[in-house]
Amino acid sequence: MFDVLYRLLRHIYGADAVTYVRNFTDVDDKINATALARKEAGASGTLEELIAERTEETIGWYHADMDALGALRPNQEPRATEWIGAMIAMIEKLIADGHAYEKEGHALFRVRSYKDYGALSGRSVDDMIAGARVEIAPFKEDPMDFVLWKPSDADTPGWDSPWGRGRPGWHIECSAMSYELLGASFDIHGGGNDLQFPHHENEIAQSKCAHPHGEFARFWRHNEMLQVEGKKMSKSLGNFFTVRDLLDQGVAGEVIRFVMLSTHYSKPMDWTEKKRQEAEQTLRNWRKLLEGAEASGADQDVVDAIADDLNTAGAITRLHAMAKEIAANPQKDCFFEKGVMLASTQMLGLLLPEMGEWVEAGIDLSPFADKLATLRIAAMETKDFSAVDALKTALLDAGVEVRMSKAGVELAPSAGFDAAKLEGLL
RNA sequence: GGCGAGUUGGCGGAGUGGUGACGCAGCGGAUUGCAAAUCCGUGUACAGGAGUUCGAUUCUCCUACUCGCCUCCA
Repeated sequence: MFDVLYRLLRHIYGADAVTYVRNFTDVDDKINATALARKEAGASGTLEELIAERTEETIGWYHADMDALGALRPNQEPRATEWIGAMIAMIEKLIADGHAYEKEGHALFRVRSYKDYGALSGRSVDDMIAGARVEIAPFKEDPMDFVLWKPSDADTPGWDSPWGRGRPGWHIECSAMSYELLGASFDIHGGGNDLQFPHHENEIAQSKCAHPHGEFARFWRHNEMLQVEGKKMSKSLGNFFTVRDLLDQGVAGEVIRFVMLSTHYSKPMDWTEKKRQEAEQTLRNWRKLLEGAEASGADQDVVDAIADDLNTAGAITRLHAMAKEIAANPQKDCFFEKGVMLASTQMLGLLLPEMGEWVEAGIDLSPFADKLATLRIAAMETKDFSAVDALKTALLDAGVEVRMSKAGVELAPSAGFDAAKLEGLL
């Protein structure tokens, strides 16, 4: 979703006019735990080095997945550990201005000092306290106050600060890094709706209090969560999987992207096998239809749909209509129309040349087509079609689309194509 | 318990205060050796209730259900 937004903004304002920043949180308990486990297992290097190593690995995986999905890289990808100084400076300013306080080695944000706290997520501090079910840390002045800085023990990475050796709380990194890289005001902040509260709420409070004249993020977009076959993804249900798992199963990144874009980002997206198949078939059809086309200018209706709060499903509808128009004129080459459609799909990050290998069968089907044609010609004479039908059935079973007409035999891989099943058919 | 989001035809999924999107599947027909693909035709869905309105799927309120967040961590 955010990749489509990025592509849209680049399309409208020009590639140079858009700055896209996405941070990596490498002050992270899971990374720390892995690094610590490796150290205890005898890995060489300091804990800090092992953490950096683990971070590198994680980022590498992440990049590989995002690349496979056809997502453009952001202009900058700052890491929390590289901006600790900026975070400390911001916390100091917050304390100096009375928006935060130190207590028992922690620095805490004073939520009551920011009057609009809760505005983004539509909550009020009083309501939240009223409904709270959880124990409150004793050193908090107010139950909703959150940690800016917390102490580290010997097994946890830490940095020296005015409040002792410790590490930043989760929220401060985004405020500090966005200020350093984008300034006190920037246009759009995105994220999953699971982050809206408390993370984004806290970011706003910190940033607005530290930089009262800035606007922080002018617009917020939150995307809904993913589901699987109608259920939420969870390890206990056994339906937890990652983009990497899908890719490893042979689901193309382009197919994953299509499924994601077929639902509006603000609604829960349900990943199902059926959607995967439909997406695969649609993309195959489009790729075939636009074979040899050269991308020109994107269709205005498609751009308008995307610009209308990223109505990607609406854009896809328009693409279906374009495909239909082109297909309805088989006698024309529709060079112009194909170019427009191709450019339009590419606005969505689909049908990019580098994402198309998956539609290739990986095997030359023409020997099968020849054999089927030969059998068929013979069968036309004898009126005994059993051999033809047997081969046809086997091909269909292997996921090959079989088209026989007066003009000849045509084979094409379709959804569920399985080259292994073709063995022994010749 | 608090807060938020969602509920559209068989399935998926847009959208709109008033002429039944779109995709897939289905059904009928053309075509085909049979199919497939293609083409033509075909479907009165907007969770329930109340209200506002000349008119609501679209606005308001209530109810039900689903999901998320509300502790650590990110």
